[in-house]
Amino acid sequence: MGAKEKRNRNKEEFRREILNSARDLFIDVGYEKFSMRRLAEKINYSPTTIYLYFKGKDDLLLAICEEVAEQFLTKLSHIRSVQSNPYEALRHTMLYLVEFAFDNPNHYKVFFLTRPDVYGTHEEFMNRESMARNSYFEFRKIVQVCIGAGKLRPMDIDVLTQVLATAPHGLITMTLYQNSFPWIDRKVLATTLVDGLLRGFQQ
Amino acid sequence: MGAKEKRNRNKEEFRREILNSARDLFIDVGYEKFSMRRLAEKINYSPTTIYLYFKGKDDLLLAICEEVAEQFLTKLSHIRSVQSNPYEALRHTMLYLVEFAFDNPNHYKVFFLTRPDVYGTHEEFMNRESMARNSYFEFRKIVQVCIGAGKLRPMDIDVLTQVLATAPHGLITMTLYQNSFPWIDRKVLATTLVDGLLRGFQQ
DNA sequence: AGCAAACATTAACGCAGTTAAGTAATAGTA
DNA sequence: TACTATTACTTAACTGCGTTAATGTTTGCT
Repeated sequence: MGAKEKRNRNKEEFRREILNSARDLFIDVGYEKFSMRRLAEKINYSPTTIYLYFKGKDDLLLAICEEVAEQFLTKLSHIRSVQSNPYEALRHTMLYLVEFAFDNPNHYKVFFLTRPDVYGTHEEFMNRESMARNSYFEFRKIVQVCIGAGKLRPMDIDVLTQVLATAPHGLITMTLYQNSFPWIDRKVLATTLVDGLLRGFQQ
Repeated sequence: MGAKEKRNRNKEEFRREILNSARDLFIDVGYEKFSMRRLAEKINYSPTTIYLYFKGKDDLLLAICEEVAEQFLTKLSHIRSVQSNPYEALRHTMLYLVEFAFDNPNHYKVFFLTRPDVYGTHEEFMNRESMARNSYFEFRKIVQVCIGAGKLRPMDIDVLTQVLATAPHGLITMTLYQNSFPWIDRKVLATTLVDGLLRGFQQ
């Protein structure tokens, strides 16, 4: 066994290698079929080795998700900085949310539909740094500006933010999971939803 | 073993008994912890016995879900028959969708978020009788009436139906799965969403 | 040379869904 | 009544999972 060069590699580096392979496998075989044992086989190590670098499966998946969540968050700020019209910024943000989910269905499933308690209690979630939390704040900021600019009705900022942020998820989860159903083109549904919803909250 | 009276029971009857126990266990321990082995223990039979009455776990869970889906569908027709105002009927239908999910979170998870292909292809879904399909038709009918009565904008009926039907699911899945997040009261979010959304499609 | 830390492995536990083979009791028939 | 086929159910086992404990092996340090 050529186990010599395996040693010449520091911890952080190897952790990243595992993470990369995990991401590939995850995207390749999907969330349902991803397993520690498969990953171990792919990287030619025993399953237990992974546990020297990650606390467990949840920890590993969360790491994968934080990766793409960072992408997501970056894009959100980008949209806000590019669009001078706050209403258009919000609209594009919502549309991007849907597009992002369609482009990363497996990440989406892990991120939103598994392990409900990885972020701890409400307080811990709000206080501890995380991509999920920061994304919410970013989204909220855009909504705030829209209300401030008189584009949307003045109302409780968190109620409106949560309504606008969650509604697209319905479209996503349904079209993602209900494959038997003859959905209309997802892009059409997305724009119809977003435009209709925002129209409903204009003043 | 008092295995005598076990014989004096016809097949259909026993199937129902298993189904009842399964439903209880399912509601009791939740989707994640439900297992064939646990169910077998609960009904004092070996796990393999269940396979004489159900094809497998999926089949069993689907049977449980069709049960409550029937409840759901009954309520939908009821709402439509009680409400003379079509707009109010639609509004109540959407609100009931959310309420139903909150009342039956485990059923909801199985029904909407697992096994995407139990209903086969698009064509099979549309042609074969199922509670899921019938519920969609029922929902669609209400939307149709609203458009016909001039309460909602005239537009593609399926696009509008799918948008109105899926949006609430976002609220549901998020509040159901993201327990770490400090959500506003779900009822408030639901009414805000439904009213805002419908307002956006009024003419 | 001896030792401790680092790295990786094998073996195993407990759980899951499911299948194959076997057993005991009943019903039907000659 | 004796033989047979069917029914109802069980035991044992297979594959796969996440994870832990114990063990071995290599490396660098003193």
